[in-house]
Amino acid sequence: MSCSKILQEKGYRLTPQRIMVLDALHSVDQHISAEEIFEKVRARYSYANISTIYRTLELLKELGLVSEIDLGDGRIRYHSAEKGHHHHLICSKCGNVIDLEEHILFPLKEILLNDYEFEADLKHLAIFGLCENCRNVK
Amino acid sequence: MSCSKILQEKGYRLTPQRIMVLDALHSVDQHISAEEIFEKVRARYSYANISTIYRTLELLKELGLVSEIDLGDGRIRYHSAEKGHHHHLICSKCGNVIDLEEHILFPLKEILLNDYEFEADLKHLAIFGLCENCRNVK
DNA sequence: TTAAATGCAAACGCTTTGCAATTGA
DNA sequence: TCAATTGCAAAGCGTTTGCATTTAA
Repeated sequence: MSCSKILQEKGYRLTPQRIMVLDALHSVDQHISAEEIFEKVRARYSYANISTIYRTLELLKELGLVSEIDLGDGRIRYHSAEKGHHHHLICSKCGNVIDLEEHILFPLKEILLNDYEFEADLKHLAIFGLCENCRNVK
Repeated sequence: MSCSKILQEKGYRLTPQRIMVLDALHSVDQHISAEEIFEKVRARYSYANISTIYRTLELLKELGLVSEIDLGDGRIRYHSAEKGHHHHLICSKCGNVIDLEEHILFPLKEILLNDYEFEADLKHLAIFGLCENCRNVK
């Protein structure tokens, strides 16, 4: 079911601003920051306001329609839940981001559940380190 | 070798402020925020200034003497490198932090190195999710 | 019609920076 | 002595909030 439908079913209003935030989220494959969403929305509707963007993202987060990730640059990034989970290897030196398939972390998830009774929310994990290039340059 | 010695050897001045920041870092077992370090330092020297704390932490980070972790509450926390590595399971609901032994992530580190040529810096990883209590309450 | 949502402006919390004064080596 | 370091104040940045106005249902 579409995000718009879910919002309406839960009794939230489907405002143009919310639609445009959802469009922005769906228009990219990677994660996108609030500021970037704001730019995309503002290109279509110049009166757009960043606090509405944040409030919409907060709502979508509560409903589980988007997930957050911190790529270490001091701003939160967002990703439509519909697009599935994946993880990121972030090079501390060059900033390059390598996507990691979800299943890589399944064994870890198992261990945490069995040994620690901890249900890890491994939707979009960020792992920092050195990428192939930067390891060799070093 | 002690942090103080390392600072001096590298040609950095061993100021009272830097000594007090190191003391603060060594006085706790867990991670500590810049603000908390500031409070500890200020208790000893009331003219202490938070920008000096940040500048000292920046320096210690560059020298690899402290590592950072983001526990998801919007502030960076610091930990003396001397105290070794460990990881954290953070409950998204109650905020409880469970320490995780370092070796749990060795297999993952291996895979990332072999399959992705990525040298993961798994010093202090933060994994979010639900702790035992909160899973059951839900 | 009316509670929910928005726009605006201001505040917030953590962190960084410019600059003059101080100080460790 | 003198470059490195500090203190101070102010700014920077991403994010949140209070409140009057607008609007989807």
